[in-house]
Amino acid sequence: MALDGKLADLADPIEKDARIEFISREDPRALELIRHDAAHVMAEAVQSLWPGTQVTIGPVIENGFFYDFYRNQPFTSEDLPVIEKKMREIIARDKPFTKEVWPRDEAKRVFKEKGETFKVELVDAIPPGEQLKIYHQGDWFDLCRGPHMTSTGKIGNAFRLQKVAGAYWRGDSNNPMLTRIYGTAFAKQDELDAYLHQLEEAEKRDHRKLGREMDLFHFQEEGPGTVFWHANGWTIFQEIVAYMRRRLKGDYREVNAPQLLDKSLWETSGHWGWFRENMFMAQSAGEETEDPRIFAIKPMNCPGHIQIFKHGLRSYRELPLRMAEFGVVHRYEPSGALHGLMRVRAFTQDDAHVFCTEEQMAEECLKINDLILTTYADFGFEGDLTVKLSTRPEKRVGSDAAWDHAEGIMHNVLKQIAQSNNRIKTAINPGEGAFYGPKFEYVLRDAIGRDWQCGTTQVDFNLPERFEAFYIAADGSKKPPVMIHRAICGSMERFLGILLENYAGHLPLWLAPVQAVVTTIVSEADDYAREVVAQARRAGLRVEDDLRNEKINYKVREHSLAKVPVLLVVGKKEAAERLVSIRRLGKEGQQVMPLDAALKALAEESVPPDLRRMRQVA
RNA sequence: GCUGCCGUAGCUCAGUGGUAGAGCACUCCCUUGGUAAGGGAGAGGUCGAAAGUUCAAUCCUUUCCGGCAGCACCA
Repeated sequence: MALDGKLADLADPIEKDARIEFISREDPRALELIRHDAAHVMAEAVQSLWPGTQVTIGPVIENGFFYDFYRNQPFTSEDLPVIEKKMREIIARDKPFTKEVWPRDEAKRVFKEKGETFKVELVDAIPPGEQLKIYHQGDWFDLCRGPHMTSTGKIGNAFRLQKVAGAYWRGDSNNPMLTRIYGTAFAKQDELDAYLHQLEEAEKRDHRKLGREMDLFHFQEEGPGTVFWHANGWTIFQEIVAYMRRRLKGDYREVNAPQLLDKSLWETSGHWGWFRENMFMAQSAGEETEDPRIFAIKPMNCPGHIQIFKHGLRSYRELPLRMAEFGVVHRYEPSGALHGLMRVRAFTQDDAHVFCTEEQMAEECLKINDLILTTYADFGFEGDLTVKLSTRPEKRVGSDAAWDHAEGIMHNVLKQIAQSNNRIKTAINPGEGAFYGPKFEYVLRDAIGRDWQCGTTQVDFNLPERFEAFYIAADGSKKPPVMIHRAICGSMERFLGILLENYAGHLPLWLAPVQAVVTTIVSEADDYAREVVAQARRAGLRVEDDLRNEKINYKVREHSLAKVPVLLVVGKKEAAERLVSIRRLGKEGQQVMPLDAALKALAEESVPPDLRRMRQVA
């Protein structure tokens, strides 16, 4: 049941006036209970199968539940069916869930006797004054804040254990590793089936799989976390960069700073102190050179940009000075963090640093905000967007006063951003800022509801001072500029991966590496097909031919699997009348059109959204 | 980095303590076929690396490298 909208046990006493609702299994709110109950039953199953296993915590999560166990020998996926079978037995017994409130000492004593040391720790962690609730299901019991349904039988059979994985006790890598078992449960079997089906669909759009199928990129052992871009993938990459360059035109000046810089420069910036663990360094490899200098491979572009800013005297008249670079940075990411294009050790940032005065700062942040929003829309992200303000972390440089000031301005800007557009949600991330300043993080939502952090705007009062960068103010004094670090896509590699998954490989024409393939039904049409290719290229389209001696079915299948958006099929008829048969990816059937008209339409369709917009204005 | 699992042909995967197999892809031949796999032949692997156990290791053990899932991390 629910009291004043809050879930409670059916057996709970009602101590004051409250709005009472009885929640059936079918109620969406019951899902949480079903999953939580299932977690408890799983814990009982595990302990009855392997006595001596300690239970720790087992919460409900977004799509299911997990329970963390401590056992000398971790579980394997082969144990899952065994546990599931036991769970079905426990559910069939249909024992009631009953609650008791225990005194703290009693609880500690019982758990200590059972050898449940983790539970003892949990008891200690419960704030004094809060009740210690113990839930029983038959002979088995567990410390739990509840609530639960009335009996184990209510869980039903629509559940599935999914995977086992390691997880640290209390999420701290210094603590012992536990074994976590993930599962999910639903009220009805068809809901479970639908969820499992959705997981399969998500797997199909995994960018690593699409990268192979579309011949975009690969990885190999010698370069862990670094991308080999194939021609197709690099075409998309360059198309995205070209888009960003067009968007920067006028406002920004693009630069390029060195890949290797002396270690001393990174000591000045603070990177060598804080983030050396994540940096690569380089030295002359020749044994004869006797050059001992140590260089760091840049993990960020900002120190380089500051050097460019510092080169020569800057006037307040030059501000805001917006310096952009599509810089390649290297970061030594932990091996377990690497994941396709999403987390790599070398990547390209669409980076920029805005050097400005304090007064200009808020306006610059809003201007960047605008650039980010329009860019995401152009790349087809039309769902919700969250802007998070991350505040001072523990590892940081600069005075508290400077942080107070910067965070104050950022809070204000955040308010304005929230009011500017109703698609935007805002949030605060305490302690998540960069070591040199607070930041905004832009989180976009893709076509299947996953969130990705891409863009970021970071205000920095510290680095310019560390490097003694200044400008001459109107009154003739030297002043350090405020520096705003910003990226729109963030990592281009990652952004491309997100795009691929968002579109499930079905890229819009302007981004597709091969926009069309011209293919023949009979070899008599080869000459005409070659002419179609030549004309299409003249119209600015990325087109390939496929004159292989294969059946049209075979060729259609192959190019469809490679996600080519448009197939231009020509046979005897088309060759005779200067026509093309157009087949679109993912659609059945085709449209026969005169060649000229078809190319004109495709050329029009392949215009990038920003250029299209400009044309409409003109 | 941690825990678990995995590493066999370009891809997907089978298999064995006595030195390897399938499908697709590739090459050649036949086929000219109207919108998601036409037929045949051929070529292709020091079974991730090193050490150990053994008469014998792709298979068992150890270490290392890489991948996958989760955790931790993500300036």
